[in-house]
Amino acid sequence: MGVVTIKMLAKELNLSTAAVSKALRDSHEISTATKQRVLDLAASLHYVPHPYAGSLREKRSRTIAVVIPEVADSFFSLALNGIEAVAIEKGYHALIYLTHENQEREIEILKDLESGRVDGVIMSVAMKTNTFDHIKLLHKVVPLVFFDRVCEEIDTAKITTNDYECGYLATKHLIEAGCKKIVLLSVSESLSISSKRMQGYKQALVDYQMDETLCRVIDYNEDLTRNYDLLIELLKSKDRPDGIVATVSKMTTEIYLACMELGIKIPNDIKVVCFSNDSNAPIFNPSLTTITQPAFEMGKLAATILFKALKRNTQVLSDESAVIPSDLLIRASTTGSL
Amino acid sequence: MGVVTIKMLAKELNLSTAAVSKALRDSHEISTATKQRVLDLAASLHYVPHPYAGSLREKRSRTIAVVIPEVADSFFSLALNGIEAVAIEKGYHALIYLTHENQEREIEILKDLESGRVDGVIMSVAMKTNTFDHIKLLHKVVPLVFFDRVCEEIDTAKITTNDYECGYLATKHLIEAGCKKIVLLSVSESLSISSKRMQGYKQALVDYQMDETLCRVIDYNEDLTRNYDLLIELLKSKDRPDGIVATVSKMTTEIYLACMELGIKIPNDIKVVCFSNDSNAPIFNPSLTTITQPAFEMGKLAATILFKALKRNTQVLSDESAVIPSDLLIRASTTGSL
DNA sequence: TTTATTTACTTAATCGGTTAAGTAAATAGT
DNA sequence: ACTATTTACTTAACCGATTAAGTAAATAAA
Repeated sequence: MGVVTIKMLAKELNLSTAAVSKALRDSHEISTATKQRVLDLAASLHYVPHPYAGSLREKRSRTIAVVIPEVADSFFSLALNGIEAVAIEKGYHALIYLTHENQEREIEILKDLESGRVDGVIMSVAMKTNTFDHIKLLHKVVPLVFFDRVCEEIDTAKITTNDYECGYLATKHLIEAGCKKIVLLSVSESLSISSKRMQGYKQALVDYQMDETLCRVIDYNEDLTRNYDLLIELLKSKDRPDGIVATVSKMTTEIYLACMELGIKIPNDIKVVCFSNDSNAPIFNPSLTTITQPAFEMGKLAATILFKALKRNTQVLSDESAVIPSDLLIRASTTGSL
Repeated sequence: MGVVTIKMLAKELNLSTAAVSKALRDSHEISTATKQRVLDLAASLHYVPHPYAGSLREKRSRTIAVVIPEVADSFFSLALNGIEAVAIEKGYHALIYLTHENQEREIEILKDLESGRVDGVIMSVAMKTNTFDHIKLLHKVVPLVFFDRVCEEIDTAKITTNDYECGYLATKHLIEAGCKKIVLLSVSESLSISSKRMQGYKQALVDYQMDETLCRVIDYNEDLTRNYDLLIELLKSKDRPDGIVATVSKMTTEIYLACMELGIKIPNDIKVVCFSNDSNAPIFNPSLTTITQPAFEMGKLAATILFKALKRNTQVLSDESAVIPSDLLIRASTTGSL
């Protein structure tokens, strides 16, 4: 144990630390012979400059923070890959923070990030977050880019997908497949993507003159077993829905399992479309129709915009926001007539 | 933009930085009145101590690195959750590094980690890694714990699962289900888990007196389309296997899709068992029999052992290694007789 | 030869925090 | 009343690296 420092190199070579530092950075102030001696020793002792020393002096850490609800979720893990790909290319490091959809945790994390630990932050807001002071405070101090789950009130770049259209499209797709009683499974009203998807859903119901007394929105929450019970109850009720739009992919397993348990056939008895990035959707029983978000691209773009601002040493501009459309991938869970 | 420093607080309050620092740490050398003034100002300016300043002086960063092949993989994302849960509890931060199964990338990452950036490293070796000098060099400088994909040659704690037994068990399960021609889809011979799983497979073939000319090991690689072609070829061949043991979960989709394409029925024509942590295995078509690893627990234990060593300020000891068994979860993809 | 410039370094300050050591003033002890 | 101790600070060194400013010696120019 024990890391090699510039001081050790200097001592070993009878030089000042300044000379060693300059030699390593190939300064013209150092003779070729000395440079070689320094380089040789640095290589043989496997010297790596201490990043925090440099960060302190240069007032930048070459590190960004990625604050996301969860990694065990295809959307976020793909987005993370996109972010990471750009970070690597720019020589940056990525600190990952998981909020687990919890506001208190998110507050703690963002408070910590006010310290100067990172040069910039890319985040996707937790489902349970309904106040935004902690984000505003961070935004005063560090460049910030939102992706997917944004905070509308904060003036910065936001990378989103066309949530309203997708809510509309998913619903329209079910209507065209013959569904009359369409339920939207939603989460957190405070979340912008949730409300946009819901607005799209509602507009589709209106545009296609659906009987809205038969359609409703059901709020999903964090308690998984309660959600399952909720689903079972929903599927047992006499005006059982014949179509489900699930706004988060996490719900998929439970919907399928609940239907299996009750002997309800997808797509014959009920049709299901989920917002999901699960690459296994094609091999589900039945294969699942999804609204699939451009996760990797969204992460990549969010990171690109952040790094552009870091390079210019400016604020992240809200007019750099972008909307990358999602795809409706039609599979067996919504095909065949009812 | 601009972070609040202790110097600003000191200036504002007409105190030395030392006094402010001590007040913030509730030192007895500072009067109650002064402490209150400092605390009030710190709160109102939202002061957060700069972590790198402290790290430099205390020679510890309260940060660990997690080096894994991929996040978009249930096993690793769950393990990461386990690691993160412990890190949070201990007040540590986690830097995530993705090797993307690439040795060069892994070498670069580990070299960087020799800098003192982190206090400890938890890693799972990349598939393509076949030399270990870079890991040995890191291990000289920083406490290291392996999980799942370990490097046998390095004397440190290793958290694994019972790979040999699982390879054996999966194969035995197929044999008992009536399979005669069992193929093992494997990756990277240099990886310890791979070879252990394969050894278990081979031993099961011997113990149950299978005709080994009908069974074989096929090497999967990084090129996904080539793998798909390989599978199609395998499934079209005249002595087509009637059982597949897939040692990595990534293969699942392709196996299912290839079978669909060729009209081969699982489990009637071929039975499939995969090493997988995908929570959607129960809703696959057909539901997938899996060997499921205790991912979260493995991550949690790896982190616990690392933090124990950090606390004691000692080496991580290899006798703290542990093996947490996986489960065979039997589902439809291996049931029914052939 | 004398001065100017270049070469090849060293010294010292800095980043933001912590802490050992120093100090003046107030309080306590005898 | 006089020393001893406590209180409540300040000064200065340090962590590891970078860099502006300083410096001695060698070389070039006048």
